[in-house]
Amino acid sequence: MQENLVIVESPAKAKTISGFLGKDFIIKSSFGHIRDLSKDDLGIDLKKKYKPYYIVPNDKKNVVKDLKSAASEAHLVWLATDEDREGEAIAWHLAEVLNLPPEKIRRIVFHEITRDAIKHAINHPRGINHDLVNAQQARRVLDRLVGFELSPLLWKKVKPALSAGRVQSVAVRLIVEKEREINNFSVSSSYRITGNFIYTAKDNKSYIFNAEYPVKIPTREEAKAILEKCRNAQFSILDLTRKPSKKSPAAPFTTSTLQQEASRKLGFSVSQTMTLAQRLYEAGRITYMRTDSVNLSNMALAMAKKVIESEFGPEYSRTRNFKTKTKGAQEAHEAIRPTFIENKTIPGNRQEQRLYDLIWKRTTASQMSEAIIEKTSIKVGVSTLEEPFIASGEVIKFDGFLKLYMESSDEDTEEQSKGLLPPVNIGDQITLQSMDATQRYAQASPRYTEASLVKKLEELGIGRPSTYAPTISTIQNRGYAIKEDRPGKERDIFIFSLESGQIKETTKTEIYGAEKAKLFPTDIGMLVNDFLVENFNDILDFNFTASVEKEFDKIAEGTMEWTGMIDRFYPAFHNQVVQTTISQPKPTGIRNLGVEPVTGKNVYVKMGPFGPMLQIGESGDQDKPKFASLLKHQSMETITLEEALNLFTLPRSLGQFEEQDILAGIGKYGPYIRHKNKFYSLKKDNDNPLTIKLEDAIALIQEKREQEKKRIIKKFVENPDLQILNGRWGPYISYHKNNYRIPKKYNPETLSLEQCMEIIKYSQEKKNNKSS
DNA sequence: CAGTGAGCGAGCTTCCGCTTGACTT
Repeated sequence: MQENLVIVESPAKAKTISGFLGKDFIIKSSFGHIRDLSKDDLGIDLKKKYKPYYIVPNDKKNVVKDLKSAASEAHLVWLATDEDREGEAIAWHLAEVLNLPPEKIRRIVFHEITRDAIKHAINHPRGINHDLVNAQQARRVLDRLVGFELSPLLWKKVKPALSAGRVQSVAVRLIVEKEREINNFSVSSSYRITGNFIYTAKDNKSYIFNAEYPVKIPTREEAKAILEKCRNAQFSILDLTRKPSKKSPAAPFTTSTLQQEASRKLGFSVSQTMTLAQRLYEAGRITYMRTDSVNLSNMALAMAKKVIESEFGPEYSRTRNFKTKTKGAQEAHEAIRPTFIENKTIPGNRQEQRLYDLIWKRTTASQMSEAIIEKTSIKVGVSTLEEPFIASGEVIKFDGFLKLYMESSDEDTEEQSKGLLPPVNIGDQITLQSMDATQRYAQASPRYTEASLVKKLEELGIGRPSTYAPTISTIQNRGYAIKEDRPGKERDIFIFSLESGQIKETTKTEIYGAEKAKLFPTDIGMLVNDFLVENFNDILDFNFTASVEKEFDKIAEGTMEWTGMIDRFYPAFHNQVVQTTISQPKPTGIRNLGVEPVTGKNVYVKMGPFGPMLQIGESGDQDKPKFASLLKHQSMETITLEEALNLFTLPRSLGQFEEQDILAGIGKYGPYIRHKNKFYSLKKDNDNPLTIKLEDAIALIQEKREQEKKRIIKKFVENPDLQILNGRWGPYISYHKNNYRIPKKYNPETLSLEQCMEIIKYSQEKKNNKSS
């Protein structure tokens, strides 16, 4: 009989711990939660004080079976799940499902996977904290009630398979409101004036430095006037200040900050980062990657100190303990750090190595001394102006952690590298080399990237480390938001330059508003958001989660009863769902764009049954209204009357090719061109049926014909149903409308009919084995 | 495959948080 069974949540953790405990302990993993509310119905009995109905999901049946048999053979079962709400609930579910009597249970917790922490935990067992379990049940039941009542309402009012929830709906709201903020941003411009000055020192060495006029000049005329005034002015050093300053390293990574930095520095998507981190974790390279804690174990601190001292010298080491500032953090784990900080690099693929390097640098830098910086500022007086120009310089006196790592920022500020300023003295005369007044446009706030949205959600206390990546995927899968690049637009900027006493005016074009991998709301996303905000303002409120979290805390402390908390929320919420179902019409987002000049009829944009659409004329009228679809990048919110009327010119003829018309239009499957009754999809971003030229359309047709030729690799006279074709993912066999992949060992050009049949037979057998 | 622009209608969709693989497309 095995003396002790220890159950943890993660198999990788189980593996590590088994090295720390003796032969008397067998370690197993629960793979997270083992039970959940039934999926086929609400899973909550509303008549019995919200009694949850839990079931073991199919993919957990084997885990439970295995744990059951291990538990029955053990003398004691140590429930070592995480020390947070969810972990406590998993421990309780385990006790219930495994049918463990209280005297057979030991509940233990540890925040770090070190020998000492685990030994200490074993020596300090406790019982299951039922208050904490109840807080989790309240959280689970509330989320189920909200999600399973709001989603069906959307199926009824908007379209099937949509969803809503406490977390995802707020995430969508953030994206929608950001988009509107940008759309409503009024572009203003001003002039920034900078001068290059020449200072000649006593030894005749001369230096050039740049200084900026501290006032933004609103108009061209005023900007030019200032340059005029500087044309014959005298320049001198009015003031010189040196200020010491310090920079401190950022805290070690949490899930959220890792996702942000990997996005900014390495260009990884949130899910890509998590997949790579998972692999590093399973390989024992890093600590657990789903954490909200910035804490490092004492062992890690000691390791870091040793590495820093030998690598950079003792003056670079400074041991630090970081405190989390995150709302609702549960800190069941350590920060994300290398398991062994002495491993500066690890084996693995390029991506894994890059992520590891980032984690290694961030962790190590967090334990290094601060950088000491001297900031210098020079005021350049102008005899004809009241305000002096200002030059600022920065000199690093001691680099400290900057030797290794600097956190990047979301704003694309064009911080020019500030260097050393010349050794000037107050009163020195200097001369002007050149001066520019450059037009600058105010920037709208940047759209969210996946990672900056995670950051915002974390600030609001919404979502957990384990759900950031899935939430980001969900809102995209539901079609509420789309991640994409958008090309920028050009605009002119005016520049006045003063050089050798002459003022010249030039115009430059700059690109603005280009977006890369940013989140844009879709029309459906905006429509659903407005509908939810209007009817369920309390749940869509950015503080909803924070306020229910306060109540969960009270439940966890034992000062509030969980079903009572739910009962103060649910009846009113349910009533609101019922009222909305009855009294609210289907939202269409309809907007009148103006009138069609010819007929005088109204032009509308609205959400139709098959997506956003345009309509000329009224729905009830005798002569039916005309309809048209929107193009991919047009949105209901920003489309203009002119753009709308343009779309009614489709389908249009581009001209003739091989004595037949080529038509361009928008169909059920998006924009297309049509020739001799064959359709060719317009897939590229810059393909537009309104603007495409005849020669581009012909090129497209010929390209497609070329592809068609290459499509068929081989046909068999004996069996015309079977073909070897070239597809998007390489060669495959097509047979009776089914496709079969060709194993790599075969050459598709020389396959015989018999071999094809073998491949088909083999792959069908494989499929059958799997489904049984 | 490339109309459509509702309201007879089968049956389905959905939440958030814990965890890993098994999966094509």
